[in-house]
Amino acid sequence: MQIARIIEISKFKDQEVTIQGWLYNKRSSGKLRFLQIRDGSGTIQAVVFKGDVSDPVFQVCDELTQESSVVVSGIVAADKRSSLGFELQVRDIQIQQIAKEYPISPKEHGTAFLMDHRHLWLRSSKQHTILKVRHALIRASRDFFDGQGFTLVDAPIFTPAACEGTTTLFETDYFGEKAYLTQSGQLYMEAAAMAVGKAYCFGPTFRAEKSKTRRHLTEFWMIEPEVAYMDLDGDMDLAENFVAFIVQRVLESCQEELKVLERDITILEKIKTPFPRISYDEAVKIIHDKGLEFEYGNDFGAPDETAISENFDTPILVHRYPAAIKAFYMKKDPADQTKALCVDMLAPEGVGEIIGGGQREDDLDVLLAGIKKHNLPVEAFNWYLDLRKYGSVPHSGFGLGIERTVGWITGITHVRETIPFPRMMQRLTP
RNA sequence: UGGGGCGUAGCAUAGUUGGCAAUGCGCCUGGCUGUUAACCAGGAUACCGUAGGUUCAAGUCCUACCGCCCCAGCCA
Repeated sequence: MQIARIIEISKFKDQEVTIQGWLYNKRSSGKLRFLQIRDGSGTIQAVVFKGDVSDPVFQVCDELTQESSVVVSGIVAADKRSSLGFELQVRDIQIQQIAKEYPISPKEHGTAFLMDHRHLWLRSSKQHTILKVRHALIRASRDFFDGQGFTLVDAPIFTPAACEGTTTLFETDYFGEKAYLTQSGQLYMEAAAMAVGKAYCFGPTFRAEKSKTRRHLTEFWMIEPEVAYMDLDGDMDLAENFVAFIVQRVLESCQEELKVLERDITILEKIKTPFPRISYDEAVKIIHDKGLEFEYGNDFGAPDETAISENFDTPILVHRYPAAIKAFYMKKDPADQTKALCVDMLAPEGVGEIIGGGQREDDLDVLLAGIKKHNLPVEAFNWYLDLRKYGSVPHSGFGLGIERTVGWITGITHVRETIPFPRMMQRLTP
């Protein structure tokens, strides 16, 4: 007997197959039993007619509880009444395990309850669909960089000091010394770029900020490319090509998923390069023209980002922020020393920042002065300064937050649903 | 860390001027040969977030505490 996955059930029309899965829901009608079986690839209705199976097999249907694991064999039959187009005419059922009373019923629940049962909630169609899109997006990201000659270089998780010094870090005891969980792989990618030319990393990053918004996690995943001999313009080219590529790939490979998530894909279909590029000064003008209160020189808040991005229906690149509000490693604009050669990508629909990056300071003395100005411990950055002693070159890169990007593409407004097991200020379990 | 909101059965909620704690889902029992979050009949299930207080009487009023949600700051 062939074992079939539901996603490719059409290949087995009129054949007898076995489905290995779980009971999602069931209904009954006299001598008929309707079992909704899911196997992780899809859901199919298995129809059990009393005349087609032995009495014990028919009785088993009434013992099955929600999420019981079952192996069901039957004939794959085309049926117009099925949303899948096919249903299974059951011949045999084997119980793997009868589930205890399942906490998540197919009705409404609150987010807190569902998050407490995140390990089970992942089985529900919407959540498992989001995971599929996340996977597609990660695979597209790797394909993009791999296809352009980048080398994947893994960055460490334990780090001796802050990368940026501005944000709060998680501190750990490292054999009697202090170590911190990384907040970015960037500094290590700069070293990697000097070794391989084009490097990227993909891994978890940690921020101990006490943020409780729908855009924040304490543990999130970033993909961070870094390229030697690339300036800010090249960085913006790379960023927009990358984002356009992954959106296109998700549109192609996740049509069903986006339908389940009820995502309006016409918005995503409009995404084409080049993206609008506006300077910080121009962005401030947009905010002021809309009558919002904003002090020139500050960083943008969430409402400011929304105001800027709602003028456009694709992501936009905002460049050259005031150097004073940016990290020490940002190179200053030769045309205006008060500005940094940095760029943020703001996604439309009020999603906000999904990319932050820019051109790095490549001059040893300027960088050293920056470290001191930010009151960072110079010793911890000696290895990083070496990169400016031994064949320093202009170089640029950026970091893209996976969860925010998945949220934007799927239309899920809270990042806690775009990562399998979110870590937030108020949540460490499951 | 500020501003706002919410804690009642396994889940989602209602609960009026303080007076026997209710409804839907899920669960259990039974019925139906085409159900689509099926339907019909019956049944079980509550330390009303915690601790005090006011009162003849508190889910309801008062005080403190705990937990959660939303928004903001910080950021990807």
